[in-house]
Amino acid sequence: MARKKEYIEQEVIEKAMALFWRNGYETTSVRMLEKEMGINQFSIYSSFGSKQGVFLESIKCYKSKIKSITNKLEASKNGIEGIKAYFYDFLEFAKEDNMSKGCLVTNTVNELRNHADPMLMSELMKFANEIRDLFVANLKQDARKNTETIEKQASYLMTSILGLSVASKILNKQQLNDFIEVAFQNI
Amino acid sequence: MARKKEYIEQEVIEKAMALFWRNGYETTSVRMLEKEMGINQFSIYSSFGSKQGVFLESIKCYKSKIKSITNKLEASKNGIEGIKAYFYDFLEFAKEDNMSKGCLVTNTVNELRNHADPMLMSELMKFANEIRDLFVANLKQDARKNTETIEKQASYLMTSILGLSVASKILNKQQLNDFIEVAFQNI
DNA sequence: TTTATAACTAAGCAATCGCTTAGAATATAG
DNA sequence: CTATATTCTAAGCGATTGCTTAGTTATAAA
Repeated sequence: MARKKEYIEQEVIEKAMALFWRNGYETTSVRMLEKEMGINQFSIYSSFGSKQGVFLESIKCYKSKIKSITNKLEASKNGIEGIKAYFYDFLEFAKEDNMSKGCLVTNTVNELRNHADPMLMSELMKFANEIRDLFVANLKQDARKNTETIEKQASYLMTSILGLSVASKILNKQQLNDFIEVAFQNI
Repeated sequence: MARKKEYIEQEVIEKAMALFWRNGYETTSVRMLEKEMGINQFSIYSSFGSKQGVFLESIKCYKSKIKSITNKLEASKNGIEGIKAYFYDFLEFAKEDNMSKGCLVTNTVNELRNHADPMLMSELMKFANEIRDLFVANLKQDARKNTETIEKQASYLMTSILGLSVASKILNKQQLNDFIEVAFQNI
């Protein structure tokens, strides 16, 4: 009865996600999204409702993309070594043209503090907690660790991966490797 | 011969700095700066040239404000313990109303990546390197550490303090303390 | 007091922001 | 075919952005 969409939503969201990842949320305008996604503003708004709607879908897209390395962490059976591998995997994941874009979720948490809407913020926090849960699961593979130790070390690892996300944007490869090597001497 | 300024530049910059610290660079408009600084746009532009000029001065102001804790680190004589104290001092420094604003320099590096002007970016990097130098100086107080170890540990500490800056905005006090305790376990 | 100079107020500049809408184009059901 | 439904293009909405400027007010040297 009606005309067909000339684009696939999943495809254009991937392009939007890439742009947000490179640029950040605030500095990415709807005009820029138009060009990057290759569709008109009308289509953007009819498919996603708002700029924030595009971003929310971009975060979901990011989550599914990073699954390539979180799945590996989830399947890992050698305790802390699996987490260490995840740190290295993350550096590869965030890299583009010999520089790092950091973690999209971390970037966003850092950019939109107070003035982020609750729905977006809870989506970001959910992701962070999923990562933490993976850390905890891997730490538990070492039977010598008690609950208290695991909680402490999970907080340590969370803060460390946040640091790695920021540092990856300004430090060189050697320095980042040094960080990971020293960081896991503490565990 | 002429009229006198009705404000002190150092005073209004401190207010601007506080606003940038709370809000970030992009989301702080010149209208918001007007209200916070208590002076008209004309005065802002005649004193500081541009929004970016206000920000550049705000960064300098931040640096002088954080001197209260970097001076302590500089004077410290007990090696790694002094650095650990600096981590705790930083948490107190960044706190406001039972939540943390993080580090203004780290926030800014995270917000303005590519599209920051070189002058601003070099000012931010200069600060980061000054902190790193302080870490190196304190690490050298332990005669057992060789140059290679010191470089590695300095990279570790830099990434860790970046992580603490981000984490302070989303983790609770207990988790942050746990991070610091684990982070300095084996250094 | 006069006069030159600088700082004030407030209105307004072009550009861009996120978002909407009128009208043309395209698809399918009957 | 016609009728209906949906997507497209492109212009434009009011609001806000960083910044400027015309006109008034205050200061102090001559």
